[in-house]
Amino acid sequence: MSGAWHPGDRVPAEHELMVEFDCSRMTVNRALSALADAGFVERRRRAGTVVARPRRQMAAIEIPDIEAQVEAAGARYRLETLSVDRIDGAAAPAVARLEGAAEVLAIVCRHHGDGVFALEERWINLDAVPRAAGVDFGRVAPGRWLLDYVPWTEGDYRIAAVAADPRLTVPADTPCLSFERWTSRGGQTITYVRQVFPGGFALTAGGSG
Amino acid sequence: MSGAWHPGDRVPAEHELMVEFDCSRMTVNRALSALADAGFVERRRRAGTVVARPRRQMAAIEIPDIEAQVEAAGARYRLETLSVDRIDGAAAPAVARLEGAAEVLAIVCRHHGDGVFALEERWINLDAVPRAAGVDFGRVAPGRWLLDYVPWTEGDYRIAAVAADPRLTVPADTPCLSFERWTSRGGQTITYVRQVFPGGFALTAGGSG
DNA sequence: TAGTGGTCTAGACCACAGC
DNA sequence: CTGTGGTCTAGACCACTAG
Repeated sequence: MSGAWHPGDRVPAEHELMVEFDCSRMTVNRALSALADAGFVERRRRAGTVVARPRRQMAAIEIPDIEAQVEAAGARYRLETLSVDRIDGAAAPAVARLEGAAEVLAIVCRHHGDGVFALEERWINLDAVPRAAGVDFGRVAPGRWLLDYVPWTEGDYRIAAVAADPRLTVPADTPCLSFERWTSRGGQTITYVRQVFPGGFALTAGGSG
Repeated sequence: MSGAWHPGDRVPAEHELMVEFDCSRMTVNRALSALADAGFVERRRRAGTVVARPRRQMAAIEIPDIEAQVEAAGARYRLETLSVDRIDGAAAPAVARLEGAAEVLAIVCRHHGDGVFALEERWINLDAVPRAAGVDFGRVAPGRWLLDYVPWTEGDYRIAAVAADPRLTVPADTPCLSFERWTSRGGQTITYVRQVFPGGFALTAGGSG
């Protein structure tokens, strides 16, 4: 972190650090493995450990659900559900990647804080989450419900700037942030959501390189 | 990952798993610690290990530099540097958080791929990176140079949608993605950058919850 | 083929926090 | 007080790969 070691520099071998720090090889290995996981060094058998050449920037972002975002901004949250429909999987838009699903729940809602905070269009795979059919999404936001009740293992995200959607009731020339997310578990898509935020929001993140 | 264990469920203690899987406690501990680091379980002394209640969505995003993005899209990259100025730290915009710096390098450039890809405004703290004063930023993009030569330990990011900047030479009503980044090491701000992309770009990410 | 990291073991002592 | 996880040790065998 001080920058004293430069990318490509050789890090002493485990047995040398073991002597230098008077500890066992297991302890050295755990430390170096942690550095390797964090991307600070690269390790290869026989070749040894070298300071990593940062090739890309990595960051861990934390995505609070919308209700938490609104409340963090000091406003009171209100959900307005525009429609909830049970449709055939083939009727879902292709972008949702839900072609294989027999039944899909299609939800459109608005999140309000101090004004309209976000528009959300969501498709839930009822084959993967049958319980969702019995939930009153007029009262609980789909994102919150899924977060609480449906574990997931893979997520894909896409962030882009788009023009305002008329359903946001903001001036048509307001630049908006589009946040898309595909959530799946074991290769099966659980839900696809597209959220549109007027103006944007902050993603706090950390990282190193 | 199968969802068979629900949030709050108790995970067997290390000595039980040791018997079940016929391995040493160290091995069990490493597995459970990895699961805890990944956020799948929570561990507390005496209380034991339980399946975590996902409270928020976390994702690790990978941010390639612009040159790599352009080339990944199949276009040829070209850098156009509009201005490079050595200024007083006090003259940098407050948002750059560079008030303490004696000297700052202010750079404005355009990244071209198939058309204008991005506009970049960057401020580099010359107190922290004196070598930057000798670099020809008309030939090498500041982001690429910094990535190669300046290690960093903390990064903050902000993503928002904004109107088009005239310097992007795209229609004024084109929604654009603004990507801001503060990079620091040991509490000292190294660089602040604001990049504006017409339309947006994809951030591929992974995560679990 | 020898040097390096990857991983496991059996045992130990300790810190912490429910009971 | 006691059950739990946190961490360390000394030693071992193995996998990979650069020279």
